[in-house]
Amino acid sequence: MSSVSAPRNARERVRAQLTGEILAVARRHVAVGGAVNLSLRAVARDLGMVSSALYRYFPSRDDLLTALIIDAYGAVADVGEAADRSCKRTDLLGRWLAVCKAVRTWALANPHEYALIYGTPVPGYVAPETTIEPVVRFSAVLLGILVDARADGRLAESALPVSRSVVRSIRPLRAQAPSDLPDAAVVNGVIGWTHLFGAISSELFGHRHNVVDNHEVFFDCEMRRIAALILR
Amino acid sequence: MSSVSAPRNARERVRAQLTGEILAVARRHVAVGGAVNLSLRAVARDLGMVSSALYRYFPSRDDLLTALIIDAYGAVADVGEAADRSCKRTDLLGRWLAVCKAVRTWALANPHEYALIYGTPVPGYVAPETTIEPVVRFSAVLLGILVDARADGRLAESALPVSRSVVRSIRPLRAQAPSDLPDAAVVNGVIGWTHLFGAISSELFGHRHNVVDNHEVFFDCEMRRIAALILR
DNA sequence: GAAATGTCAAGAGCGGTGCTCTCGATACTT
DNA sequence: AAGTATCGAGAGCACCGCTCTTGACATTTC
Repeated sequence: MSSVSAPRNARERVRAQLTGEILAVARRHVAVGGAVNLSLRAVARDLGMVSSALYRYFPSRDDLLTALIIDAYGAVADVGEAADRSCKRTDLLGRWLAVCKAVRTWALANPHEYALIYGTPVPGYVAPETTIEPVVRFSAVLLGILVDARADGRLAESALPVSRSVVRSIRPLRAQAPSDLPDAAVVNGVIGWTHLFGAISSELFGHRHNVVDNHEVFFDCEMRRIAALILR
Repeated sequence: MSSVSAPRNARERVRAQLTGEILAVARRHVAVGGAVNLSLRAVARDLGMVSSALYRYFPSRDDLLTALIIDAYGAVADVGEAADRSCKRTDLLGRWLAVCKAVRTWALANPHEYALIYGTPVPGYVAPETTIEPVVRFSAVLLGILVDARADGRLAESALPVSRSVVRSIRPLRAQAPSDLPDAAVVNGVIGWTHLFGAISSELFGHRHNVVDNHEVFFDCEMRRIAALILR
């Protein structure tokens, strides 16, 4: 992990730089042709080196992809946090909509990187622990809105009570959420989070063809309706 | 298109049968290793023939995949229709939940085929017109619930009005839906449809790891809450 | 300062892929 | 029976991920 911290000598410095260049080229390739078309040999060609040399920096193609996946999760967390911060703390609906819009905008600008994390997972692939950090960073943004809503008494009181079995089913998230957040809010949070990425995937993967023709307008509408389920 | 109708001679009959066998083996391969690992050569090996012979039946790997994609859409439509029919017509919530549950059950049993249609689309790939038929068949199931709800006065009256721009944005679907179905119902229908596949994808693609541990219970809960947005 | 060590890019090569073309055998049509 | 269409098989192309070896170079150690 010393490659992350300051490189001590010339060798480590040039190694860190070349690693960065490989990642940059790989990211460009994924952006153009998607993860399926990411070829180590093509990346090597772009860098004017031979494919076998790449294995000094990434043990396998999957490891290179993993680095890009972590990047993508980080980018989502970044745009989410930025959008959240750009709003007045008390404007809960505004914060929610800003975060949704920011993620969608990022996804439209980087469709293949979005697909990298929210599309079909590679069959044998297991996400490394390293992805957890940016994922919880984004979920913290959504939880933050819920917590502030709770503090301001702005949580929607739901018509449907949350059964004990449902409460049990969200125990993993419950453990990470502030304990004074009502169960119903946590449930609604997962629903909102699900719908956010469901809507973006639906649009990006072409399932709204012949259904919606102004995606932005409809997206805003649906995220508002989901928000009404969560906030008041 | 004559291969679909009754084969006239021995040659066409054996061709139709071999085509079916290729599809069956390919389906098995996709079920095991996903679309990424579908190899024409491996399919040919399983059938005891040489890879080039397969090209007599499918012009390319993509065409073979397309056949599987159409199959998968058809399977979703089938289970959806069956679930819908198994309920009393007036039990609108029951019908909605049954359809949702049926699709999820099918997706869990056939994860790779689900991913084939709701996961990352192949970069250069464009879905052929042939997929439209099973897709509209499934959407007809959901629209049917909405239409019956309308007839029984059971559509939810939403707090949020549907703006003119939103009405315009759903024009493509509007054209296919019964004209007496209110705009808000059509909008809510798309939201429900989005959430259904968003929730299944979320679970199947591993995004509910460390979030939900009893997926079935939570799924039922969230689809009920979405239903409350649509029906009353 | 010289020797030992570590790191590097490059090359050859393995088994795999999708796909094309040619060739002979076979089945169907006329 | 002759002609035609279709078939499976085989060779071969360009690509892929990945491994192993080799020789050059930088760094560290003596």
